[in-house]
Amino acid sequence: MGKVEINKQNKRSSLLQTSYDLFLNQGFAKTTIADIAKKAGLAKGTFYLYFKDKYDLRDELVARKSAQLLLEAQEAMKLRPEPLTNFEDYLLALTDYILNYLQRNKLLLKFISKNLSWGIFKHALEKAEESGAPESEQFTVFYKDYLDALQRSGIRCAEPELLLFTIIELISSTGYSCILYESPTDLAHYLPYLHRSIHQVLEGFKEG
Amino acid sequence: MGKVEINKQNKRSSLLQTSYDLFLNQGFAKTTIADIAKKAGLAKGTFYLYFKDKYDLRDELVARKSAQLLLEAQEAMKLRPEPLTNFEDYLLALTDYILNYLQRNKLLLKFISKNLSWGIFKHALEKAEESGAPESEQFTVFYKDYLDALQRSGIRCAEPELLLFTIIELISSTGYSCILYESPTDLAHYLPYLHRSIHQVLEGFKEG
Amino acid sequence: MGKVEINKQNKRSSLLQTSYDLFLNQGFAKTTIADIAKKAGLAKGTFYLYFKDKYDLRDELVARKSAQLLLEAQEAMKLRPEPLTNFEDYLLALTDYILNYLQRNKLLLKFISKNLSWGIFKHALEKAEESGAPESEQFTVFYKDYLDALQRSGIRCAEPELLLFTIIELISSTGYSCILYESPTDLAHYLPYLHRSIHQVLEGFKEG
Amino acid sequence: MGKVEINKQNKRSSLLQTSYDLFLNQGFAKTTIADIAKKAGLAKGTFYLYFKDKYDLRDELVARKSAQLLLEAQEAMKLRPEPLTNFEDYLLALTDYILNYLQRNKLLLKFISKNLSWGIFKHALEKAEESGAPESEQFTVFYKDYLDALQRSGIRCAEPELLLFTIIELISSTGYSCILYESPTDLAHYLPYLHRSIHQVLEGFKEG
DNA sequence: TATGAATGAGTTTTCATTCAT
DNA sequence: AATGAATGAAAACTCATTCAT
Repeated sequence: MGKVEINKQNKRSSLLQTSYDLFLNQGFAKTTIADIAKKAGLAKGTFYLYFKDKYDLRDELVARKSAQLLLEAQEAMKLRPEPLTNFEDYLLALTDYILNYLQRNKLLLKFISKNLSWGIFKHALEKAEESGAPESEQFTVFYKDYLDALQRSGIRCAEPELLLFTIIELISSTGYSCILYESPTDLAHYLPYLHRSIHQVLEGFKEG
Repeated sequence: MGKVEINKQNKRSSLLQTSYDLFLNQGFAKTTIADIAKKAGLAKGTFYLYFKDKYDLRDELVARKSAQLLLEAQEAMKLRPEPLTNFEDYLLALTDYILNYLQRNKLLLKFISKNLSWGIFKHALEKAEESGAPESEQFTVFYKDYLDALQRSGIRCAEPELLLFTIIELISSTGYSCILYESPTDLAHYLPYLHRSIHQVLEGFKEG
Repeated sequence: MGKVEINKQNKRSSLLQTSYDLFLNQGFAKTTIADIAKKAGLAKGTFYLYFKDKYDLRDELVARKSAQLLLEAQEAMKLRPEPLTNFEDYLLALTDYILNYLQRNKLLLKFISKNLSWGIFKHALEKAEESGAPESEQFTVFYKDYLDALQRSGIRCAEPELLLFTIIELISSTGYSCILYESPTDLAHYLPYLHRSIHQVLEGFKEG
Repeated sequence: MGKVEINKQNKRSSLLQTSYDLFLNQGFAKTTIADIAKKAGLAKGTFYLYFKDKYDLRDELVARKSAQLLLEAQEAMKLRPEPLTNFEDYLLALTDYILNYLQRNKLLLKFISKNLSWGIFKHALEKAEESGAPESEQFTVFYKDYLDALQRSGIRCAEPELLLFTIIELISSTGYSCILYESPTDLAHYLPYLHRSIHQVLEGFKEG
């Protein structure tokens, strides 16, 4: 990769990082391309060499940050002193990590809002694989680890993808309400019920 | 209610209906107040006599349409030839009705998208109660009927609101993905797993 | 016509007059809408209440000024001490008036350039008739007078419109070259040949 | 001419051909230098090694294509089975060839539109002669042949250039209106009158 | 109450041209 | 000679909101 190519990657990263900060702090709608370019130290026109428009940038960012969060949660599981051999424990710990993170990063939660969903991933995966972007790999790694954990636990489950899908949707949509609106209750009060629901959903997906 | 008052209500309704059509068909961002006023046959300035701004209008619409859908689903349950005495059957039939409706009204699904959530309701309820708007009542009626059905079934459940919350979030967020993105799979394939998950969640909320 | 309506007409006129000045003096391409609005003492957005864009404005202007010139030339014929009873004399005097005018207003010549043509008129006529704009009337008046002059002269001509078309095209396109480029020669040198050509064309259109 | 020199000529030709296609198909204003360079398979910066700017390129193109058309028309005359000894027949056949060509190539007509005029030729001739470009020669050949035809016919005419000028302006400006706008009538209807007018103009230029 | 003309800041987007490689 | 990333001025156009009528 030549000097020029490295330079381009740097600028692209710079635009992503900069816009992420701005989107979180002043909102997507209120952030202009001029803002982004200026803060990234680039000319306005340069923006358009890297992204089609603001929406293009946002979509990539949402997918990136979501995948990052999932992977980070999983890495945290691996670093625990006592490894989680029980699959349910693994799922619940993952849940707690994610919700805890979002509780501390409400702006992120608001930004990726309910976009932490399957459709976005699939779409982002396809796009990212073409351009060799890292978020593709991040999600792939996460998913592989998830399957590994499932297998190690000895649980038989015909549809592991649908299980994961169900749980992630459950976590993100209830988390959104409880954390940002404290409605119908706050996260602390809801968490036991969420744990129980995840447990039950898992049971429902088990076979044999 | 005098003639003048009726006239005002008509204009308000006209703005709501008109903007709903426009939001669905050309998207919220691409709909201008000029568009709405023009289509409603009113002057631009008149808009501001009824709503603070576009966002104000949108929030009311999302709450209205969501409450309407829930109530409509419930009314449909009542009109069934054989009444649903079993609470789980009631929940699943409600689910099917809602998803079926959203499947046929993808634009509505996209619009209320993931806004069919508790926080919005709570907020809208408070606002609507002040002004005596009907969507408040609609949701209240729905919720009362839901509690009735629960009680009639003899199920003991300490947190019926959290149960409803969990199930509605589950339905709407997975429905969104499956219907609009057919990801991770289409609704027809996912539905058995959703039914089973709802069954399990209900079990998890039962007491005693 | 109410106060408001008069006000609107004034603003429209102001934009037309202002833009005409700017187009002539700094060229069409170099004139921005901001320039026009500013000079007309209006806000930029106001421009768009009156014209679709710069091109819309230009087309109206070209048709207007062309029709004006033709009509003015004809009025000048009427004001002559000795009226032109001979049709050929009338045509040649008209020609001289127009070319003389364009010679003194090279910027106008450049602006309406070779647009002093039939297609533009027809199109402008249709548009103007709809909106009741004056340039429609101007050309109609001119054409009626032209037919009158032809009739009075006793000349029989089956296709007076094609005759006029041929002559106007001849005048405007050769005038353009001779006046602006002095190529193949200047207007003074070319004029006798133009006169003779018009004479000949007229002869060619005569019948019987 | 060395390999390098040939290579340069190829690139120049490529830019000319490419931009010609683009100007015709998407219009001059909507064609960017980036478009041209990309389609020619060259880098944007390379464009500037061959042309000053877009206008420079256009002017050369207009002169080239116009000269080409005239010469091609004349060559067609020469290839006829029975040669045109009568000068008027020659002129009318030339006219028909040109108009027929333009009728089938409306985009070309629109592009060179009313630029098929003397001023442009003169200017292009001077410029082309300096750089030894071929369009200079093309027009010179055409003009020489025109004079030959005139002489062979035995017609005495003091101003053959003004005659040619008058006829070409007449053809191109009326052709423009009739072909592109069908106004005041279509070409088929106008052609007899144009023929007659050319005949008359020729008569007017004859001497003695 | 209702109107709709006017505003003008704000935003996106384009593109000719430069220049380091 | 050739490249193409970067520039940033320039322009078009939008639209929520106001306010005189």
